[in-house]
Amino acid sequence: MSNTAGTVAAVSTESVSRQERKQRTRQALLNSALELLTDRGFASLSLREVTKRAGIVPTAFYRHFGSMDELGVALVEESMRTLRRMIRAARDDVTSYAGLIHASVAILFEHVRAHEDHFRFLTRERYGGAGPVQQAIGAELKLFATELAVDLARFDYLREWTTEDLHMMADLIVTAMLSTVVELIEARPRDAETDEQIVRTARKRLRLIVLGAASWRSKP
Amino acid sequence: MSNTAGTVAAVSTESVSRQERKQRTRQALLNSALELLTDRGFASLSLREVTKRAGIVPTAFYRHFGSMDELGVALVEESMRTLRRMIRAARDDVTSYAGLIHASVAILFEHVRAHEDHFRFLTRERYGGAGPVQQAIGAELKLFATELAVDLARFDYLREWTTEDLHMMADLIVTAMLSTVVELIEARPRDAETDEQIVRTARKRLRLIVLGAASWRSKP
DNA sequence: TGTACATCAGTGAACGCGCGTTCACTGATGTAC
DNA sequence: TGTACATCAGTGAACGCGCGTTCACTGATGTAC
Repeated sequence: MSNTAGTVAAVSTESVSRQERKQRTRQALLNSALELLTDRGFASLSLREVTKRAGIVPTAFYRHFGSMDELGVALVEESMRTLRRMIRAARDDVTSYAGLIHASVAILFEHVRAHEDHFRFLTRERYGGAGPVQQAIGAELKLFATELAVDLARFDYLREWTTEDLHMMADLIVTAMLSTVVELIEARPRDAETDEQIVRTARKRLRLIVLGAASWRSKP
Repeated sequence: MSNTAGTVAAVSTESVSRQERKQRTRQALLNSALELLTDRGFASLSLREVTKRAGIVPTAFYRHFGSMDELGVALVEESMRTLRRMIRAARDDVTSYAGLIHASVAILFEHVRAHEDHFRFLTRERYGGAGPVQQAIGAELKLFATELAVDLARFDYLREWTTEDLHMMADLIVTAMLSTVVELIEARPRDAETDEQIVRTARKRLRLIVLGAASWRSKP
């Protein structure tokens, strides 16, 4: 088991400011927590475990966070930054109808594989209870679905949809995408073939939704 | 806070067999765990908490389960029995195309409201990590999606779909339904209006999927 | 540039607590005769 | 039906352990003059 990635870098010859050192320790705490979260849920992490892995003494934890819940919320923020970077990439890349689904799924795939820890954290903790972490994830994802609804409204054939219907479609897309994320993360065995299968299913799901939208007529 | 529902019934005049008494204590343990799970995740429950609430001493726990994980798997089985009862009700009730979506969503709504604890447990723990509980839920839900795919194959216009595409559609339906379950359970405020809104969205989601399926042509 | 003092991230001892698990036990229920 | 013994769900004391949190501290970094 690797135990080094999360620890504070060994003292090198370079001299850094106190502020910079503090920032590094904080990041080491976040990374240590993410590493421990590979096999377990956030609620089962202990403050002592996390500090041990980060290479500091338990009491020093309080120089960075008031509680484990506060660290959890910081993890949500960090993970959502990754997710937003993905959305931005998708928005910049996708300009026309044609290939929209292929491109979106490809970008999802790349970003999930590049930041599995963040996506694992978000999808695992999303429904895990009623704590501050779940609240934070729920609030961010809701915001995110709303943004997607606004994006959808720009498409010609969705122009006359009601806000409610746009939200409904956006939620369905977010839900479908998140279940693809879960499949990618839990994929067993992890080979190109399995990946291809998951990606193909993801595209099909989106195609089914888009086809449904094309023949949609809102009921009064 | 109610603390009685999970406890073993006070000794009444009726005389019951040793076997029957044991069964009741076992059920009290399961009920106590479900009650504690209202606000928290399974991983955060302790054996001592559960036995305390059930009205027995911690060591007596081992007369019923080898570990908390074993109790968790028993909870999955109990909850899946509830879910299967719902599916059976839906199958018996729905015989034709017309009103299929309305009827299905109505049955979902009734069953979720009647057994919130079981549905809360399943949806919350589903993605909670890699423990025996998640394994058990994952396996059961996969089985369930496969059954639904078989059901779908009976519909005329889906007759010529590939197995892969039927599975894709079944997964999408299960995912959409489970996210409706989460919405019903987390609904705030809990009034008729909110319920109606959730149910209406659930129907729309299904309608979108069914419309998509109607214009689906599998790519080679 | 040199000195005196302030700041503060990280240390280490100590605390009381709830945890899972062991063990020998009790006493009501069940069974054999 | 009555007696002697077996079964076993539940008890209660005890254990060692990791937990979150407190506190006074150290010593390197930063700042004022």
